[in-house]
Amino acid sequence: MKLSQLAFFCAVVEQGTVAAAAAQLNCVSSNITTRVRELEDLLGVSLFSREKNRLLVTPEGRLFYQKAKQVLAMAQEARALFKDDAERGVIRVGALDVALTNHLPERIARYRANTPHVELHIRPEPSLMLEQLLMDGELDLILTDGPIIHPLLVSRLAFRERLVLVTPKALSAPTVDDLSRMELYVFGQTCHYRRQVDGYLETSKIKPRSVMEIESFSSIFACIEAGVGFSCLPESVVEQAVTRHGKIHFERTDSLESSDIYYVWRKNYTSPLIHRLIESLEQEL
Amino acid sequence: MKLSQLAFFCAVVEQGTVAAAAAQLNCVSSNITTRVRELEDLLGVSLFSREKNRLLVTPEGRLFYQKAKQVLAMAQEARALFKDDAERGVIRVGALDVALTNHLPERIARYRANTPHVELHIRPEPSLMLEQLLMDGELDLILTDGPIIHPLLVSRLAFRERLVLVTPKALSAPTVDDLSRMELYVFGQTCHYRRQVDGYLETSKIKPRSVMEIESFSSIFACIEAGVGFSCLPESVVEQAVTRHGKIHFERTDSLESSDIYYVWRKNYTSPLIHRLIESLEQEL
DNA sequence: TAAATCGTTCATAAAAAGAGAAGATATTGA
DNA sequence: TCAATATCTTCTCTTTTTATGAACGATTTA
Repeated sequence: MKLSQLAFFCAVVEQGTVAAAAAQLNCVSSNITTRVRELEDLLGVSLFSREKNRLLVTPEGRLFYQKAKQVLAMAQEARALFKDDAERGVIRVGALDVALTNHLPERIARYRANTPHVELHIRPEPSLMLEQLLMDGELDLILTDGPIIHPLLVSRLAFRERLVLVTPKALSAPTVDDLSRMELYVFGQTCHYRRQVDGYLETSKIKPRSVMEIESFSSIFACIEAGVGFSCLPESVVEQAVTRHGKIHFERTDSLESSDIYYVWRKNYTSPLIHRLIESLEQEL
Repeated sequence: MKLSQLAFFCAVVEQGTVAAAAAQLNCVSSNITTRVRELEDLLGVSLFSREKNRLLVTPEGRLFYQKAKQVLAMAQEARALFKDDAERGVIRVGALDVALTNHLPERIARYRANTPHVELHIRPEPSLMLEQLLMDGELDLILTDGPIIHPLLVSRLAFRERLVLVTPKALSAPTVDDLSRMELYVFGQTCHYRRQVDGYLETSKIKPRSVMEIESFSSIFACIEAGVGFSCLPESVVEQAVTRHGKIHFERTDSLESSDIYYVWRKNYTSPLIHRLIESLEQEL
């Protein structure tokens, strides 16, 4: 079945005659006769009743006309999707939880307000998964710790971020021995921060009593407040948390490298939507 | 824009590669490449980002995919409309008010119950209009007084019907003089019955004091009950009405010819739906 | 009655779709 | 590392589809 067949058929129904339809569609009437016949053969029903030298729509034809018009209208919508200069598309963004929680919400809201016809699909993932999904083409843009050096990818600094040491307030200047007597709370096994924390522990010769994996920032803070554990967390998260959790203390440590968040996307990506999205996200609030 | 282009595009999106899409659609991959390119040129956007030897859907392509799938699904619905053996169509029926009111309702309900996929459009019209609409192809079937003798039309008796003289009960055996002192109520100007009534008045030498046109049976009955007027109405209507209006009286009159209702439709109508509809309506309740 | 209109058929021309080979690049496997 | 395989694309050529225009029969209009 072809859209042109449907258009021919609808024109005949609307105009009443083949000749008028031919005039409307700038073609010859024999063409219309043939195409409508094809359509009837395809469907197995008579769409018109031929009587003398005129066409009368059959009940079947009337029903088919309703559907045909819907199909044509929807095809027209598809055809016209990109005719105006509005940005339209579906962008898939992946981001580290810390980026999603602390840096992105207001910026995404602003982008959505300025670009209402672009659908954003946003999913939180650990950094290894993000890179994998970006390479597979499942994601258009990721916000992850970087930069990622790869011939196909581009990285650009998004947000400065570093891990800080978070301890109970009662223990304002913890020594290595203090920390070694405590529990360590880490976010997730596949999270990139884990590697940095491990490096820090090794450098500082801290051997925590035990390691607990907790996939929730607020749970980690609650545990630290309880007084028997510590953690290494992104500074932006901690800054927000100290207002709600009074009994925690944090400090920067040189042994914990900076761990900035980068935009990463494909180098040879033709669509301009990605770049506009990045430009929008980069603007100060 | 062609449905085949949309199908090619969607196959590539779903399969991920041109080669896989070609295998699915039983064609050669160069063909797909070309058709997708055409589509991109037509829309003015890149649907895929070409990187190395693979295709990645762009944000625009993702959006277009959603629409394209809808178009294809709806086209498929249209294609499959008549694939089963259920009767489907839109039948337009016109009928005299008397037929619609007294004879048709239960039969139409029964037909609808047996044939749920046939849409019925039913409109009441006076007989001249009915014939006109049937000839114009605006109606598939009419129920009107007949038979209509016409080379293109077929008539078949539907319901026996005749006009009866309806008078106030107080005047059980009205004379010509009685009636000539009264008002006459007639249904509508364009109604076929009007001619019969005029013929009756002339034959019987009745000259009513005045003629009122009232387009409502129940209003006519109310006026007759008031005692100063009479009317000539279809027997089936009157029979129903006497139960509700006690103060009216009716009698058959030879001067009022029978006025039966006929099915009338086009002789050369190929669609079987009309005939099935008539068969259904003809069955006894 | 003559002229115009209508839908259809047919032969033919134009356009589109498809096939298949060849090329450039990238991935896989030995 | 190097050949083998797989990717998409470009090109030419063939087939298929679509459109044209004239002719025809039938009907309607003037």
